[in-house]
Amino acid sequence: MDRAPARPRRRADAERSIERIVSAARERLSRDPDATVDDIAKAAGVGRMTVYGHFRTRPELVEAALAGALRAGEETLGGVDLGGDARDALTRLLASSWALVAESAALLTAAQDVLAPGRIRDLHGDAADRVENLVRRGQRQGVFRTDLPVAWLVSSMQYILHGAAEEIRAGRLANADATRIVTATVLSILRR
Amino acid sequence: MDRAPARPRRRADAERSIERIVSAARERLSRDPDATVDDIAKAAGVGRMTVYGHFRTRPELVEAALAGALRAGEETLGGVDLGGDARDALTRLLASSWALVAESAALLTAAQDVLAPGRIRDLHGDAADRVENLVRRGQRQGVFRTDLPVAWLVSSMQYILHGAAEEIRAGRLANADATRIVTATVLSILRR
DNA sequence: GTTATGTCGTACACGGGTGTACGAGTTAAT
DNA sequence: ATTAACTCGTACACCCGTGTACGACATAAC
Repeated sequence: MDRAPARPRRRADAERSIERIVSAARERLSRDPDATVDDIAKAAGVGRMTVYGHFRTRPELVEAALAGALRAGEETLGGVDLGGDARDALTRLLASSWALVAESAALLTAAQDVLAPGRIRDLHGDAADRVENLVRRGQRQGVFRTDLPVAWLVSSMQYILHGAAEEIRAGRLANADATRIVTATVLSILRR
Repeated sequence: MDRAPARPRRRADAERSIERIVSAARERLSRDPDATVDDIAKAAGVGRMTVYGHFRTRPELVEAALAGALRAGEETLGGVDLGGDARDALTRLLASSWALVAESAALLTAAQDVLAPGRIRDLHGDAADRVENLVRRGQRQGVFRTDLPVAWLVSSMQYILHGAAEEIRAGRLANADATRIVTATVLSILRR
């Protein structure tokens, strides 16, 4: 966030390092929320001191990783057509992005340990809003249930996604089946 | 496990201490998987050294807490009538035990950090089997879906329960509504 | 080619949790 | 009432991750 326009002066190799570090942080923190700064540095093929050269503290690094994942998510979500039948829209949304959302969710729990609650809402807010709006539209169309709180419906989707990612990680679910299974499960929850 | 018949000799106050410690461990670890031995000791109204007097290491304490929770779970689950229509049976099962299962799930993730995988399966195995059998019976009765793997159906139930507990903890879900919401959600997932 | 910037190893101070050692005081068992 | 079991504070050694300091070397920028 402040890394783009903060100091206009930055060398090309520094740019490259930062990108590799943030990318490694996303990858590692998604698998282990307690991943060490040293772990991340190693995964990025970089010395620990280099990391501290760009991120003063570990929380700052975690925040950058979360921001990066959310920005990537925004791009993907932005390209999905959310019009038409809400069920179809949701199916399209899940097909193109469920894995990414699930990964971000894991990273998000990692962030919850070290970042202030308000900070997270700021970064994550509108991503969640988008889904919530889609659910509401489905309700207005009469295809989604209205007997449960919207907040719960959205949350339960999150938990299903998170769970599916976990099952894959543990080898109990094949990656090929995942999209179909996740979609079917989520639609079942929302169905009127 | 080895605490009952290990040394037949144990004083009444020691018995009391152990019970309070295990109980406190269940309570605290369900809220924070990284709870300190000292945290647990304080919650039990006992000195840290007393804890180490009964449990040599922290993992050993975690295991005792998990075992205690599962034993309590077995008692509750054992008292539920699982006959008749599988949907009704599942509703009864959830009504009487969802909170407990959800709590144990949180404790279970705490245990996953410190215990060997095999150790957990040993303790948790038949509790999961019971639910799985109920799901299979529902499929045979034609009231539960068969287009998704049974293992996934059971897992997704777990994740929903876990999520509901989380929502309550965060204050986003009222305890009074929880049973109804959880039941409705789970039945929606299983419905044919 | 000079200079500022970035890389990164070693070393260290610090904090926090774990597990051990000692020992004095307390309480149940008989 | 004597004994063995239990409680529990203080103190300490240990490990591990964080963040800082110093400094040598490499490399991009001009």
